[in-house]
Amino acid sequence: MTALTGKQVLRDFRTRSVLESTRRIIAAQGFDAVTMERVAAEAGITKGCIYLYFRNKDHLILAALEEIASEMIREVEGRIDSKAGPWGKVCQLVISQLETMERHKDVLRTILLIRWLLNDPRERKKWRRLLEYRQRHLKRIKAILDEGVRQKAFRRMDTGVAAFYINELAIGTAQKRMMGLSHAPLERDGRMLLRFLAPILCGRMPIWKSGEGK
Amino acid sequence: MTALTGKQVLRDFRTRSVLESTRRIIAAQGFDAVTMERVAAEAGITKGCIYLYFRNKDHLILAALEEIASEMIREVEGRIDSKAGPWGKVCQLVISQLETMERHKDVLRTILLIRWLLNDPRERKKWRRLLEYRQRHLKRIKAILDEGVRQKAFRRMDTGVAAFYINELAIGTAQKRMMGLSHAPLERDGRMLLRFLAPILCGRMPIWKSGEGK
Amino acid sequence: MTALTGKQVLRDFRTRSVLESTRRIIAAQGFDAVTMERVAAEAGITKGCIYLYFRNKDHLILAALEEIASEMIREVEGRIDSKAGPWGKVCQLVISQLETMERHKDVLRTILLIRWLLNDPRERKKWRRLLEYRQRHLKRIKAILDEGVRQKAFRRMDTGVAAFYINELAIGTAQKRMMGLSHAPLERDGRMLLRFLAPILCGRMPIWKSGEGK
Amino acid sequence: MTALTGKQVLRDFRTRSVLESTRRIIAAQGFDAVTMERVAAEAGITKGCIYLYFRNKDHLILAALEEIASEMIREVEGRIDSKAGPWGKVCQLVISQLETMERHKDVLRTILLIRWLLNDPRERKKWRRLLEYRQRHLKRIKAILDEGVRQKAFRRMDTGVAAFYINELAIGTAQKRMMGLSHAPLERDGRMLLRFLAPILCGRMPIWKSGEGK
DNA sequence: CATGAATGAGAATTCATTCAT
DNA sequence: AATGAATGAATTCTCATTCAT
Repeated sequence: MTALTGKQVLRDFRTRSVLESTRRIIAAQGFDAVTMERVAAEAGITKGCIYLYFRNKDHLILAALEEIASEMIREVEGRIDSKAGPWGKVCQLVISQLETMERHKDVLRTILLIRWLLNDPRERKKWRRLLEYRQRHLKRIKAILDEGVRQKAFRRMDTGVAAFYINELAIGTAQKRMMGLSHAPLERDGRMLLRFLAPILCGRMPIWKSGEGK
Repeated sequence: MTALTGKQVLRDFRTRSVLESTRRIIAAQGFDAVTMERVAAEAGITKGCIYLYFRNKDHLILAALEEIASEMIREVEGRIDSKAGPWGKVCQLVISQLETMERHKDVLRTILLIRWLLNDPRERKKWRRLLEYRQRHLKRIKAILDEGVRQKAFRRMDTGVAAFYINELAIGTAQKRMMGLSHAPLERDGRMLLRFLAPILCGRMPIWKSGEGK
Repeated sequence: MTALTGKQVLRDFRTRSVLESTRRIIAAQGFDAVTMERVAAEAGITKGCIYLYFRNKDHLILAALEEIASEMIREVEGRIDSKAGPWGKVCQLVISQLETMERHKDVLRTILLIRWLLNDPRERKKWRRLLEYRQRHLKRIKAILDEGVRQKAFRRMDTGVAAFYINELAIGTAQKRMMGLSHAPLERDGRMLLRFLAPILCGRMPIWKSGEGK
Repeated sequence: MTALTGKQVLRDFRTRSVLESTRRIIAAQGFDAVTMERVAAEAGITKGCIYLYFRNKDHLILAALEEIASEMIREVEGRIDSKAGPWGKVCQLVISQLETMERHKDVLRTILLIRWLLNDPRERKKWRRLLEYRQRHLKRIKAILDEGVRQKAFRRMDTGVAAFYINELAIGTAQKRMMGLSHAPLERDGRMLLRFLAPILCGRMPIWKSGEGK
């Protein structure tokens, strides 16, 4: 392991603290509230200083979004019990994705923003890298589905497409909640979503074991 | 029928042309590109003139969004054959929704933006009216599902929730295409979505009649 | 007497109604609220039409101010009983001036504005004509004072200067009231002013007859 | 005494120079000529920079007005010889007030503007603080009058009201001069005003000592 | 005569970015 | 490395004035 020089430590510290400030602002007041001024203030430094660590605002935002995205993936992955069966894994994944988005507003906001940004063809290149996180997440879902199909726990299907749909439904549900359009407890929304998915994946109602979809 | 005076005609023409300019900008470059200056230029008039037809930017945006939303609903509804069976209606609805969003970028962008706007609690009241279009659309889907359940074409289910999921999946699919993540023809994406939905709604693969989901 | 043609009648009617609207706005909300739009709306016509009767906004304002000023003078003069003694006339004049300014906010506002306008040397020429009303008013006061001096009711003094001071004090008093800095009834403020003036003019406390300074 | 850092010095310098620019514009062309653009140009900086020192235009104006008002009070107070008698103090006060207003056009303009602003009930709260300067000035005059009454140099009177009148007359006189309606030297106008006041305050012509009202 | 649509010249304010210290 | 003063371009909105109809 390489010892970090003082410079690197500082660099790291500043970078982190600026990114955290950015995320805090996004979570609290949305993207429009992110100004260099505010980020700096929140990080306890000055505007000019940010530019020592980020080329410009776009780069800062990109970095923040990447951090948020990767964190979400890490968090969701970490909640999947590798010893569970395929359906159990699907349940854990959906639930933990919902919970993560519920807990960290900036995560959901970011997912939506990323989509938004990618819809503008002129800007697409700039933000393309963010897609990788999405792809990684979709692959993870697909892997679970593939495993289920292999084990005959799930019916045969185009698992890539199904993974996409599952992700969409999870995000849609979280969004509905954020818009204040669902007053049910998160757990209930999660269970309804899983019940909706079950016949598609399993071809029948799965046997619910404790801890699966609560 | 009342003959319109020249004044009313002009008023109408301007209002329309400003709204169209707005929509064109939204479709081409997204919402952040909408400035009064640009809208005016696009409409071939001057900034000040816009204010003769819209109180301020918020009103302009709101009017544009409402127009887009109502247009989508009208267009989708118009494509549903009232004589078709429930599953046929679902197919028509999903397909025509996909097509509409594909054809009018501003429609999809608007749907996303509306969600975006509604995510900011401080602004929610301002844009709340836009939700009504969404609600109306969801009700329409629900009505079809209810009819299907009554006719035993569909299995019993929470039709309100199912309507929500169907809508989410349609939007998600359109969005994937807009992001350039699907290179399949629209028709194919539509069919895959319907095939995904079929087991849930019908409990089995439906018999596909010609013209239903192509 | 010349019969007025229809045109002249219309011209007169429009001019009056526009001026009245202007005054109403001044009285209600002050000068900053005077926009051509508002004046037109208040007069029941359109912006463009105003320009048929007034070259531009300055001319409109000037005309309105003149009307207001002349009206005040007429009103104040009308209240002076030509058979009263000099001190009685001073009392009537001061009181009726206070009352007029109290009743018509636009009058006082106008007096202040006129002063304001005349303080800007570049604009002075434009508004100079308004001074004539002031001068006429001062002359009237001076005439009363001169009469009093001739009749030995008042001590000898520079009546021109005294007239100026009396006018200043009346305006200052009205202004204090408008600023909400005096909660006494108007009559009381008037009497105090007169009591302040008495020793200067009369060299002693005058004998107050009924109806003089109330 | 604390040494100021370079930053504080600059901050102070800019604040001053912006305020001075504002005052210069007020003095030269009146309040309507005060635009952020013009102030900035006058101060040799850019619009945006002003906002580093003043939250917005209202704050800038308020600060300028306060500065002007307090400066006038300071200047007038400083000219009163505490060893002079009551009448002498009145003379000094009136004369130095006239001189100050004569020298600094913006002072007189400000006094008038303050009145103007306070006449609009909707804006009154915003500018109320400015009244305190006026009140302080009136109190000063009243104190002198009270002292004179106590010493039997002045006759008994409502000194609060008298203070108000004296102030009004001083302002009125200064204004007359600013409007170009008096061609006499300032000193002469001052003396006439004092002669007008004398019988009221003293009940007789005071003995003029050298240096009192010249 | 009268309209009222349209203009265009500002006005206030915000903010990403730069740069001398 | 860090500052934070300064910039300047952009943006929303207002209003007196003009002019074709």
